[in-house]
Amino acid sequence: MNTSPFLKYISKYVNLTPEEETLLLSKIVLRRYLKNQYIVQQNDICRSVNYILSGCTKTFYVDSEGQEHVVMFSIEDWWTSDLGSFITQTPADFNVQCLENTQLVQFTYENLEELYVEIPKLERLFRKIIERAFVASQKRIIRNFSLDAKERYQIFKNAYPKIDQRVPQYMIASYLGITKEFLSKIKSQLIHEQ
Amino acid sequence: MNTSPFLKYISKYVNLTPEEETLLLSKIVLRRYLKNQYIVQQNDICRSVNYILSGCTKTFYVDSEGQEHVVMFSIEDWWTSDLGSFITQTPADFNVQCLENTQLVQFTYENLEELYVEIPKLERLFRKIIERAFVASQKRIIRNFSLDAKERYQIFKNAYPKIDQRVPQYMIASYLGITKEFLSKIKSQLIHEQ
DNA sequence: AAAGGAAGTTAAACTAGATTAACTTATTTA
DNA sequence: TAAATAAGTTAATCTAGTTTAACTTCCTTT
Repeated sequence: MNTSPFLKYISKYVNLTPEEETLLLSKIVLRRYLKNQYIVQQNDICRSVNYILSGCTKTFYVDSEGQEHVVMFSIEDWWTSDLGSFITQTPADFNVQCLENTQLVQFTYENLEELYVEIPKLERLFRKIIERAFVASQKRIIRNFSLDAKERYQIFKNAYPKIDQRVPQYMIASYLGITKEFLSKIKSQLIHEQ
Repeated sequence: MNTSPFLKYISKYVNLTPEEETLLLSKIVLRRYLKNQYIVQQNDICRSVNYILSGCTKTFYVDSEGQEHVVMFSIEDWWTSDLGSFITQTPADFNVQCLENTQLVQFTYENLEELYVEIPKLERLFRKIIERAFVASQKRIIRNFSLDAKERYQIFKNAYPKIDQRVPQYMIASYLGITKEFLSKIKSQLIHEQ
């Protein structure tokens, strides 16, 4: 597996010396998962944060009625985990499942804690990554309240055209907080509108 | 204004030396705002992140129809800002307004950037704070999709009884993503249920 | 203490989106 | 390549929550 996209990604946030890069690479695990395999399971303790080299995952929650709710999709050049479970090392609220065969760079809890001490710059890296994720999450909350389902779908489609094409429609409906039937209706409206 | 609750808060995440503490205090601004004053205004660039010593704020978004949507409330011992605007120094999506007279510890963008270099431990502090905020935000998205309005209100009331008591009901309705009329109905149902 | 506005309540009419169910179209797998 | 199963569509019926509007209660401010 080729780690260069990962190192390139890191270099957008912090500049590592060659020694730091070597140390970093010595503490990651490269791992392949098959389509449908779980990276994290609800109620297990999440042991890793994962950078995606290739593939696609969904993070979802199964509620008390057994209904699935998609929290997010992740593709190449982004991260996936149950961060709440990872940082507190307590049972996960979410499942993370591969929607395609997926190659990951994994940081285990212990290795990442060590890396933060050995390469303090990584604190900055992850601070910045999570800042952006938090901002995106806040904006999503607002969109969910201030826009109707059709507008939300159009924004999703424009923001993540790759995901819209790769992921089954019923999962996108779940991500948008609507039923698959209603997303189907929206799509046919959008076609007939023009 | 008394900064000791602030230093106590910091010490829950990182241990600062007396010199570091002095440096930190030299780079913050203590500031008072009156009820109804704005700390951040939509479309302005957000210049500070703010720790609340006393008081209460709401963060809200005004949509294209002029409707207000409350993103969050903040009280003592928590933070307020438009983080998206702050980290990118671009126009704010949100307003932050005081609901009571409020005392703040302010970090300006320039001072915080300097502090990150001078006291790298602060990278860790803010990484951890934002990790928790991100996790809470993700959980809120899921609650908004998987629970009905009554359940969401009950969770809010239990999680933030202080805010429920201090903040006008129509703002809480907006935070929950419902109308003030419907929250009023929910409250009367809850009273008559027992 | 009165007046005027802000906040909260109630109820009837309405609507975005859910539910149910029957159907069609893809995609697996045997 | 057929059968089975998963994914997507359509339409009728239903409901959680909105809208509108009239009313009440609570704060301010004078």
